[in-house]
Amino acid sequence: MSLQITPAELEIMTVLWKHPGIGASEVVDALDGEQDWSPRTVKTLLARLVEKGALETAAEGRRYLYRPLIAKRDYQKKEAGNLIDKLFGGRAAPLVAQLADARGLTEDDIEELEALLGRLKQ
Amino acid sequence: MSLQITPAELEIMTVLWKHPGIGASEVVDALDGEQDWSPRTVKTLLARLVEKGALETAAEGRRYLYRPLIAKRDYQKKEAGNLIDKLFGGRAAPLVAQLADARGLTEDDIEELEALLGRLKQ
DNA sequence: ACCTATTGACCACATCTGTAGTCATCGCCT
DNA sequence: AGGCGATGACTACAGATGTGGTCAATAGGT
Repeated sequence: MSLQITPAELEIMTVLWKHPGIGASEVVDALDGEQDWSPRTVKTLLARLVEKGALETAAEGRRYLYRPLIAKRDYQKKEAGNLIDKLFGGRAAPLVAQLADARGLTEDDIEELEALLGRLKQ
Repeated sequence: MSLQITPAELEIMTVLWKHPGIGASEVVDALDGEQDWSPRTVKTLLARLVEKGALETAAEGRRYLYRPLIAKRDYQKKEAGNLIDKLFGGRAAPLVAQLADARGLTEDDIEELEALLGRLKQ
């Protein structure tokens, strides 16, 4: 079950992960400023996501409310794993090193990571 | 300059990052076992990468030698940044947390990361 | 009760991707 | 010297993707 979500579709998913159970026009509104898509385009993407099983619909009167069927967490996990396998030889450390280099981790990031590593060590 | 590299093309780039300056048939050989592509397919992907400016060619007698024009490191950086921006709200720490959860960091990973964090702290 | 705006269903279409075939050429082996 | 096999140029084509249009039903305001 590959559940291939394209970049454009991911925008939609992101909105729905944040506000599950909204209708098409609210998605359009939430996207305003982010993406400049016609409502038609958003509708098509929603339909494709439903077709792919990434969203479910619940009829509410004359319209549908959309809700994600895949957890953001699971998708993040999958994508992070993909990236590591494809580009970093399956090792996590080089990725983090790249990140540090690319965008500079903040103090908070570093602290958070240290705490995380501390927990992992047990 | 987005330089969009598709998954199939990335396989080719990976080979050429490892062995820069080889010809098409060596790429085919290197891919053997990894991907089961006809030599035609590999040739097409090489041509597309040249067209995109991701590879350069140097004539060697009757054939071309291919060499990456974009550094693996730069590409890794870009992709890692993309992933973080698209899925992790621009923060690196949650990504690492995901990774730990998804595939379990090894002892070595953890040590490597700690060392990395140590260096970053100065 | 009617008109208008919203909504969903269906359709369109150019481009990108994955996968590969044909053809002409050129250099090497016999 | 001639044929063969490797190589590059060009072509093909189905499915995915981004982007959006048409049309009919319908619900809500006046």
